[in-house]
Amino acid sequence: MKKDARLTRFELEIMELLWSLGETSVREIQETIPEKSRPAYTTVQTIVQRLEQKGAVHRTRKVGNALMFEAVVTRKSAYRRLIQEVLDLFGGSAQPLVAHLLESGKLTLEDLKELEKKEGRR
Amino acid sequence: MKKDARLTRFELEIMELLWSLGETSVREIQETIPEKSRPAYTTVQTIVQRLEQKGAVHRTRKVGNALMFEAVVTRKSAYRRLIQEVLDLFGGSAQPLVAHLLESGKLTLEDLKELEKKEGRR
DNA sequence: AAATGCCTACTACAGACGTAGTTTGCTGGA
DNA sequence: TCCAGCAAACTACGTCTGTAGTAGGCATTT
Repeated sequence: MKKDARLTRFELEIMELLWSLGETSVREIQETIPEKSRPAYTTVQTIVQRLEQKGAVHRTRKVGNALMFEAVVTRKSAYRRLIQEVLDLFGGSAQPLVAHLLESGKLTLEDLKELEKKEGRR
Repeated sequence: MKKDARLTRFELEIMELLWSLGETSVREIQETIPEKSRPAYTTVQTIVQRLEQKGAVHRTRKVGNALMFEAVVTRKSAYRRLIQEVLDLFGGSAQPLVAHLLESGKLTLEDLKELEKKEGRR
């Protein structure tokens, strides 16, 4: 029931699917994962259960004998938390992080221009 | 001996100190951590040992009965790895990440302009 | 030399994580 | 109505993390 608990890498991956699929079942989540890296059904089930305990997901209803789940936490808030943690490691400011992205080529000047334009429009 | 192993949150914090202090001892690292959150000496010691096993740090010499350590991995490469992981969660592209930073006010248009200027100069 | 103090090396341990097997129960079709 | 099949719930377990205690060694001070 902890609100806003820390989510692990794998839990975030499952959340990602929850966010894009909307209300869905464990089976569907599992089958949406590419075969190469698809874990056992029960593994996904366990993760969903843990997400439920953390309050990131909740049951909506039962379809046949399968439970349906839905994300409670929004993508945005989960990302906010994640980013904050990374920023803390970068001394609390986002500038060095972006500088790093530019330096390593993960981000181009064009990307920046584009983002700037969008941001200016907000 | 694993090269480029994943570092945990706490390990990264210790690395941060290693990077800024340069060659140093466990004692010094421990005492550099603010009292409020300062763990026991042996805790720091354990982390340094694990960092050693992961090949992120190595012993340089002995001063009195204390070992001196030094970072092997660079800050930049550790951050690169960290960022890559976050980017993977963001669909592999950095744009959404930066967009998120802008949206949440972690980054301003001025920051962008500044970064752009610097980047243009490289 | 004996005691004191600091450091290393070893050991411990609970809780989180990733991963999955087993048991039990519901459900739709034969 | 009875069973095959799927899902839920429970259980398991090795590894990783954060956290630290303890035993033993070396050096400095009496």
